[in-house]
Amino acid sequence: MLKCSTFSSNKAYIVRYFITFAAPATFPDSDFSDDTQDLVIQDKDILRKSHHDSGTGLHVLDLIHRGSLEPDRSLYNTLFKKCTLLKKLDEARIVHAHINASLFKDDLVMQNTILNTYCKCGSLDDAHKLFEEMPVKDMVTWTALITGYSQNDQPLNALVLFPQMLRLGLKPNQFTLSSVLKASGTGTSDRYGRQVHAFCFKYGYVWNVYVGSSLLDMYARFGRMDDAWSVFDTLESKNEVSWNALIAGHARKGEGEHALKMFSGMLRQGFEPTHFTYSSVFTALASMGSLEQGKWVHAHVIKSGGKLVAYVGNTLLDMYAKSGSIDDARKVFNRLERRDVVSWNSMITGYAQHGLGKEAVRWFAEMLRIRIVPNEITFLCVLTACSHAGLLDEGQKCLELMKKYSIEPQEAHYVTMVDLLGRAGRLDQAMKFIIKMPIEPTAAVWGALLGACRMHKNMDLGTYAAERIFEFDPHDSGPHVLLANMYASAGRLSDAAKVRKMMKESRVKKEPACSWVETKNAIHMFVANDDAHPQREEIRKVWDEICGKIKEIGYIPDSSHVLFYADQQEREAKLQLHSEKLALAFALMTTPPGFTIRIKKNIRVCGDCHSAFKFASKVVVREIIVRDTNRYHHFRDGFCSCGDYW
DNA sequence: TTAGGGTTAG
Repeated sequence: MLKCSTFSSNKAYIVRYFITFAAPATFPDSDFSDDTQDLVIQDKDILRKSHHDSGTGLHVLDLIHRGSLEPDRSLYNTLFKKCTLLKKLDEARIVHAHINASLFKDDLVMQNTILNTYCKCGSLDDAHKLFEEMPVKDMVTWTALITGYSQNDQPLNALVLFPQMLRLGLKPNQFTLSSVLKASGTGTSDRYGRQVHAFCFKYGYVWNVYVGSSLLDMYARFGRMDDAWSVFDTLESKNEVSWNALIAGHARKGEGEHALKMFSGMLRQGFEPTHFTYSSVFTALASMGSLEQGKWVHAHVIKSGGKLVAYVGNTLLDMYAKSGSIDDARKVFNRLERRDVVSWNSMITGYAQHGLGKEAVRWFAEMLRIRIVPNEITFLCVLTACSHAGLLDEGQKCLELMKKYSIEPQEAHYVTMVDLLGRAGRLDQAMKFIIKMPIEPTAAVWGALLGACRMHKNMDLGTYAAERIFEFDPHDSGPHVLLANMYASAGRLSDAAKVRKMMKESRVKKEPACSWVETKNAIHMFVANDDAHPQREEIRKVWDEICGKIKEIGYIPDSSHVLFYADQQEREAKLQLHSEKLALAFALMTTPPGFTIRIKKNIRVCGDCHSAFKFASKVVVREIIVRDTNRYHHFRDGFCSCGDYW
């Protein structure tokens, strides 16, 4: 009873050749005894039982060819499942060749399965070739290919196929729409996605949890959290994915508190957080720099028995590093199940941001020693570390090393290199570097030079750099403030006034400075000259006391950091009301002695505050950690971890 | 037979 597929002799040869090549363990002829029926059943069982084995079980094709096994749909499906699971493209091709020589050659469902397998194995070329060859295609065929493109970083191809499918009169289902929405979440505009949203309405899928989650994720990726929320609220039922998409959206936007609130809401409603949830929540916490809340969520992971797998572990260590605890970050690193390039980059960045440049370079060397291949981000992290620590030689070597790894330096690498040279006082060298570099200098490159000129009080080059920046964007407040500061700190107050006038005339708005401080489980925000805080009198009194004490040990207020008041006395008074000083005073009032104070600022920490905090850390005998947009400052016993190099 | 969510820098 041989129910073997019909082969043409030529095709049989090809298939056998492939099988032998890929799966040499063929069965001897003597295995085909009289009790063939028993063998058939037995081998099918072996195939099914071995579903999770490392092999794909291709030897059964040999059995089919020899006639001892009857090919059926479920057998081929099992083989394709294994190919998908193990990402075995070559073996999927062999099974495909075998099917082409069988009765299933023109079977639409089988062809859809093959197409899907090619997509899952990452070969969109094979999938597209089969798609073109298929005489009949149904909605599943189109959906499988659209999904393939969407899942394999080719969203445009997916978006081109969708209208073609519609033009043929095929109606999309929830699978199609979810994939199209995923593809629509890329690019610069949500226009396509909004049109797909209309289709979801038309076909009645907006309430479907799969389509709805993709839809809200699409909006969240474009930062349209209100629209994302509207979709979330209208979902008939929610699941972990819907929650995760919304949490990730808030995390991406840097809206840490929203993300954390969502996480609490998810727990309250009885949903189990997944790896995706924790990754997003730690990303959110990292942006908040909130150590206490970070520890709370970490405890959740431990309690749920979650292992520190790639994404979760990396985001967790990044959270600790960004929240000011590099020691905890290192502990997490040591406990990671697998350390990849992101784990190493995060640690290097952590050390760089904490002013431990030499340590960052040491970790980079160790990473190379154990043959972890660095990527462009690694080099940027190392260059930043060198820049923050004044490690000029190491930085130059790092840039050279990029060639060895065939990584072309990008704008960010050049900016950091200019920053490194400039901070080290090599302003001429930095200028020569800009002229020689293979890309056109951008506003960011000139910005780095301007920052260095301000630091080293080089008015002429600084003015030149500022003029170049204004050519790119005359309304950018950053360079205006830097330029005015540069003039003010050199005593050229009339020039500083000219810049202020220019800003006013061009309607350049300076971003208001804000500081946040975390006390136990609450976060308090302060703005400069804060008059609205209910404890403003007490806060000012505390700062006045500290100010008096630090003046006794050498603090000299530097009012060049106050631009908008002409009168010297008024400038000095405003200087003492900077948001970070108010935040520090408040933290001292509300936290127990010895408690580390953690302050976050939305712009670069002011030079006078930096000086005041160094003295204050000695007077109040506290560790003060300030995280600004550039880096961390650990103030302890009169010194800052940045070594005044920031 | 076809579906959705997560990391490092600047």
